[in-house]
Amino acid sequence: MELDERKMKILKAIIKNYLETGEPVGSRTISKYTDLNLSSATIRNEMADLEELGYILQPHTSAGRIPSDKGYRLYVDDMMHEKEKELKEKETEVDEMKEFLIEKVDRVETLLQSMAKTLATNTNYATMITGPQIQQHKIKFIQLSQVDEEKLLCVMVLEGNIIKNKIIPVEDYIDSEILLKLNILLNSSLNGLSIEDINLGIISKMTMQAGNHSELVRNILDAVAEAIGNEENMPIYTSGATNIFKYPELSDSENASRLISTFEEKQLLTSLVPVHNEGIQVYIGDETPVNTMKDCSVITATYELEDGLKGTIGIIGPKRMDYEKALEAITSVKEKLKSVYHTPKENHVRGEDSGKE
Amino acid sequence: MELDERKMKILKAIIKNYLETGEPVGSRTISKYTDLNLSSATIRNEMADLEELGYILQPHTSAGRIPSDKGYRLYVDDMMHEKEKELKEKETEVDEMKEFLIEKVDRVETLLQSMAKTLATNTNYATMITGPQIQQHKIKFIQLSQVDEEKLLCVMVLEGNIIKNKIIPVEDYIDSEILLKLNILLNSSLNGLSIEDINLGIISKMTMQAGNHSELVRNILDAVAEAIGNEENMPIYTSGATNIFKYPELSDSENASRLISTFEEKQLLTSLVPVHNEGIQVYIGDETPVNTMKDCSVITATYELEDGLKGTIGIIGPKRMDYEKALEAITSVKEKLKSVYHTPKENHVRGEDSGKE
DNA sequence: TGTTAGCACTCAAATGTTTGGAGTGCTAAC
DNA sequence: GTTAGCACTCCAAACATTTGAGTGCTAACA
Repeated sequence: MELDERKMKILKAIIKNYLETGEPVGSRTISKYTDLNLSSATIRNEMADLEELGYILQPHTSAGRIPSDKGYRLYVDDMMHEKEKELKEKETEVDEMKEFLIEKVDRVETLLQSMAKTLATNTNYATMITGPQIQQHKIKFIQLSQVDEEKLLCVMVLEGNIIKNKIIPVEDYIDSEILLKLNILLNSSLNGLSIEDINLGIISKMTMQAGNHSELVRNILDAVAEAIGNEENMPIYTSGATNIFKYPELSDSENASRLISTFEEKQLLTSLVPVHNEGIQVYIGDETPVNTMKDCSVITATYELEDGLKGTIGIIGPKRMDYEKALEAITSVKEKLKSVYHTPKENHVRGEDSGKE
Repeated sequence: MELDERKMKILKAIIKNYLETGEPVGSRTISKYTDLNLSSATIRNEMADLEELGYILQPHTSAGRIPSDKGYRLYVDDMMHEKEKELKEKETEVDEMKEFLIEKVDRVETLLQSMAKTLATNTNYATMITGPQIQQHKIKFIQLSQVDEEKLLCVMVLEGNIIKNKIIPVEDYIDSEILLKLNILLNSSLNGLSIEDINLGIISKMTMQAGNHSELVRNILDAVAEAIGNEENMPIYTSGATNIFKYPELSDSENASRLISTFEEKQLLTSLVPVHNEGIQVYIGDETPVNTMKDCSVITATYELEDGLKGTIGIIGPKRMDYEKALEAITSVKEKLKSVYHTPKENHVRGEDSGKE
């Protein structure tokens, strides 16, 4: 059954009011709050219908109504439609978030961490941002060097200037000439490739060219794979976990403890990364992919950096979160990441010159 | 005024009992609990004295007594003495903590993080461990390489295999021969030095030798200094922040929020790092160096790795924490770190060989 | 037929009242 | 110096009472 326009208006009014106050809302409130000019009695009748349809519920007899998950869902879907329309009308939307501080950023990590923090501060919800997913990363540069008798250091620079390093144990010094050759071999074979591109053909070709160092090359490749291919190592930056204390329905010690633990063990948040990497998702209550967040709503968005790397932004708040504001905020971060990343400021060295004259 | 033996016994009994129950303890309890064979009335008299002396206090008239900070202090000091004696008697103390999992450790960071976690799990308090303080670190190896037209990558390996890297912007490709020379210059000049060792003499000598790349060398040195000398970058690993919910006196949302925020903003914990780097410290209530922990007790210990690098371990719990167990646990971690670090397992490459035949 | 006024009813939350018991301090006797 | 005994305090839990926001239903109205 479809909701007629009046029911829809009343439902929206109930939800809006509840979002603001956090208190169950009664018929009299709605009767004044809307411009429908209906008496509370009429509203009551409509509310009874809405309840029967499952959009709202009563915490107990003689209390007002609060939205059910189904109600929220309708509201959010509706809002998303509106947003889309708006977006098509306006060229771009105004960004009202206060400017990000992009000082002192010399690594993607730092940027993302500070983004998470700003987002949390602006929205008053908990936030998380994953690092860009490096499965998709291409190797830009590999450098092998001997640290001491027993250790090789393998440094990998990936697209997006993400730097990974691994120590590889060896049994003895390796002739520097050989090291040079290995470096050339590695770079000529692997540069520009992502983890999926490194197939068996390439591997066997490399081990062949390595001659009697084939075993070492194999070890290096293992190290490369582990360093860049390990999904579990996906860095996750979180912030504002303690914002949940601002919402009484989440801040009893049972809930708070569970939620904050989830943020402490960041890996538990990986399931928020959407499988089909696109768009903005709103999970309400039971819908959320993380068990510990059954009483929350979660908004996730996939961001895409200038060079195509993708990651996930998440906002976690109470079910009665200000969806509109949250969506705006997350969109804004998405936008920022799209452009900002292109020229990360390497401001740790001030000099104008750079070793060329 | 010194406490006579009987008062001492009673005080200890009060504290012990309070640690166990968390409830104010009354005279009758003590009268039975101890082997003093005194009536509750006598205990009451003594308790009145102890209260006047400031060792215990009443939450309200007609409640039992709880230890004051001063009382805890006496108790802890006393216990520490005992411990010392014990330690001198026994050769080494038995380590009853369940074995640490030192699998999958290929970096100090991972080890410390997992240590913090184990410590938290074992004690049921919040924990933190700082990374070794790298001011003291010596440079083991420096590698400069050109990533693309605009960027040099400078990788520094410090003692303890801590790896730091910095990107240095340049304006053009640098001749690979020059790069090699620079690498040799950097390594021959800086290897084995810590940040304090790099004085003006060395710097000017280096810039001289660099000839017309002196400006680049200066930039590199700046980068080195920032990478290894920046105290604010000291990594801090925390765990078990949510354990505070196990103690009602800390888990009201006011307190919990404040405490957990402190753990989220790890940098706020730096003040727990003792100035005079030695021994085990117990801070009770107001004594703690971190404002947000006024209602907690904090135990810190300085650990020292095989090669002399130092860092800090911290346990944060309620004032009525089990000091004895906590001290044992922290000592145990300290011991583990003393020896374990020496041979960090580089288990990410299984092969027996390593490029030498 | 949809809307509304009116009324009886419900129930959570706030407030007030009672009671029990753990604990104290003091005093007098041992 | 120690103890038994007693009057006193005061929190906490249990219970009772009040209040008011909100409901559902019915009957009357346009």
